[in-house]
Amino acid sequence: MEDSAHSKRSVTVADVAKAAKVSKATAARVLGGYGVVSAKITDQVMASAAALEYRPNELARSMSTGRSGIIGVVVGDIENAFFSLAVRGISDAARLAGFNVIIANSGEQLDAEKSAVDLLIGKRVDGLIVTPARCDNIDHLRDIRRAGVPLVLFDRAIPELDVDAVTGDDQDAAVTATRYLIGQGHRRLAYVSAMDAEGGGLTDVGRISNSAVRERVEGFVSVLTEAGLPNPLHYVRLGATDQQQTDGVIKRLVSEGSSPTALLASDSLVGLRIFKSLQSLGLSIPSDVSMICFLDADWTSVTVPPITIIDQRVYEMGKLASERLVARIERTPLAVERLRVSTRLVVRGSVATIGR
Amino acid sequence: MEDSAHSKRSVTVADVAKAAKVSKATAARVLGGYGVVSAKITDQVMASAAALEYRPNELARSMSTGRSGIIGVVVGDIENAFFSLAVRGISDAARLAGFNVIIANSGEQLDAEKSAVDLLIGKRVDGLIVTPARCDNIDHLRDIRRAGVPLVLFDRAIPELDVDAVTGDDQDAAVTATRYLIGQGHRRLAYVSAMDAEGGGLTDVGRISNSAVRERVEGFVSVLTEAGLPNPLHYVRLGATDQQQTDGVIKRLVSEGSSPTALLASDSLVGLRIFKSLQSLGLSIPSDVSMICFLDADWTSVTVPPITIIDQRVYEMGKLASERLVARIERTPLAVERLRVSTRLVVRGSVATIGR
DNA sequence: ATATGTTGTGAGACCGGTCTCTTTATACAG
DNA sequence: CTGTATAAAGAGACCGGTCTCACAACATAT
Repeated sequence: MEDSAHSKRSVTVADVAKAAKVSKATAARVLGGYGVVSAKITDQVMASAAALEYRPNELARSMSTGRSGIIGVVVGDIENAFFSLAVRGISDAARLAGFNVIIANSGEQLDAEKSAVDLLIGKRVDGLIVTPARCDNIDHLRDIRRAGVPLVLFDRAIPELDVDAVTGDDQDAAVTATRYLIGQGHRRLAYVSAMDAEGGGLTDVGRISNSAVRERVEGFVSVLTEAGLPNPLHYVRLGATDQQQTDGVIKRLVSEGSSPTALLASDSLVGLRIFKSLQSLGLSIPSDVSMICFLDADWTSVTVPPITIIDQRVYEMGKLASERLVARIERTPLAVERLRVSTRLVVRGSVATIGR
Repeated sequence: MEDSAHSKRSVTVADVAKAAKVSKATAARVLGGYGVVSAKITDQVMASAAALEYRPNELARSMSTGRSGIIGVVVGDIENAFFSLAVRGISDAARLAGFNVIIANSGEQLDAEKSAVDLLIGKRVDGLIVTPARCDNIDHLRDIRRAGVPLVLFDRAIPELDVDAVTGDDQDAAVTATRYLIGQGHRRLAYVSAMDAEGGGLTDVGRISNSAVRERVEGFVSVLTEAGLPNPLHYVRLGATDQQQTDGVIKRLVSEGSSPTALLASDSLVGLRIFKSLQSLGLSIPSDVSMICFLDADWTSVTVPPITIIDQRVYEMGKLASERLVARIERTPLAVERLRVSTRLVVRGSVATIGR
């Protein structure tokens, strides 16, 4: 079974050149597809290259050209359907433009995000798409720009940072969903998110460090306020980070005196956990509690009842981010733009009509 | 807003060396963390590096060391929960060993897989994890070994190829599930997969080009045969590639004279489609049709009834593949091994007991 | 016939690191 | 006080491409 494997030195242009009896420069022209070479010599070189099984070393190529053809993507969690769909959109658009994609996971941890960014810049990616875990610690993002690497923020914008961003229309989505719930007669609504809770209750919306969540909460709160409903902030609950935490959050909510009749889940993972919590508490949807969930995750369409969701069109968001980044890589003097992908409410069966 | 951005040339060891008034070699020793340098000089260099915001160029580093610190992963479809979970396992283990991961999507297309492999080898990855779309066209996989790049196959093994592989224990899983169904009194069972159907009916199990699917079908068929049930191959249905195709497959199955009382779904995507098909046909689970689904996807636990599944422990599979690859990268003379991750049946509520 | 232009090829610098080899400085033994 | 071992720093080749520049051969213009 002695394959001719071993870790033999790989074939270089110089090897091909020698075999084809031409100079390294000429072989490089043929193999790199640049400059001018006669047809005869081209054939000669190609033949030798094929015979030797030449494979260009992209590393070396990148080093001299200064372009790697790679886009770096830093996401919160690939396992989350939101991100895997986004990554798909990003990759598809990137490939179409001739770029490849390196994905790094931050786990929504700031330090992991920082080191991922460092690493990707070290690899000399041509550009970066980052989902910033927090909006209040952005030195490393400033560094990216300082290093001259094009950057597009994804899902979350940072006003202080003058940089392209592609986000959902989060505030509008929350407003639409909340108005819908109120329109269905609900008066006590709660918003539940997986954001880390900084010591229990939320006192100041402005302190939410994730802009997407903040905007949604702002939208939620504004509608409640506009409808004259009391104490909206009280009904914003963070910290639904895993099933156990979520169980706690939901149990606390429903055991309160004026327990909410409808829940708004900040993402599909939280939504799933809430669904399970309600199930284990023996509460049925929508007769006991109504719910709306962000993201059209696959599970939302097969539950009983199917879940009313906010379709974020994540694939489009990813595609857009990629296209924007490529544009900035290829013709750099470009005005900073903040793109918002509009969302829509998909009414299914998880919201009850109350009162009438 | 004039950031000091521009696309300025990046800071190199030579720049740092000049600033610290030492030789390039010395600065490189400090910055690269190798060789011996006095404490005083080290401080000097570090200070200059910090002042100039030096970032090592990993490309250059890889070129001289011959190691990139990157593992390439070619998967069928990142959007598929199976792969996103696997990628998570792979990344986690890789990071632990000091490697990073580039992910490429093949979309289960052979030519996309080939070009992804080419690209990754070109980038001089230290090793590759590939989920081969087909087991009958493997020249490009041979090329990988020829190029001296360590390779681990994932999810699907290729007997002809003498190379490490990490797979689930597919045959055993199928046997277990099928026996369970028979034990529950089912006599007419069908296996449904998303594999491309090559012209309708399946005539020869050996011709299935995906080893994981083939093994499952083999397990399925062997149990039916052993139980003395007639014409097992008739009940293997391929081509459930999207919702519409699946609707067709299911409709055909249930409208047959001896329609199956239980379905085995080859993966969670197919399972979801089958679930929806049955729903739209007005058939209820498990009273009209029972089903078992491969992979513990999130949707399977929130349906009514919850779906009985085969837990493939995909995260472990990914982790194992990564660890195996790293081992092979770091100490190359290693016997070829084929690792199987055992599965287990998780009984929920989607299988009815018949007869008695 | 010489000047000018065009086309194809070769020589070698360069990208930014690593790493070997050589040189210089310092310590300790004889 | 000289000799040798040892530690620290410098010089420069090298990885495998790209790309500028020089040059040769031949065609066309004057």
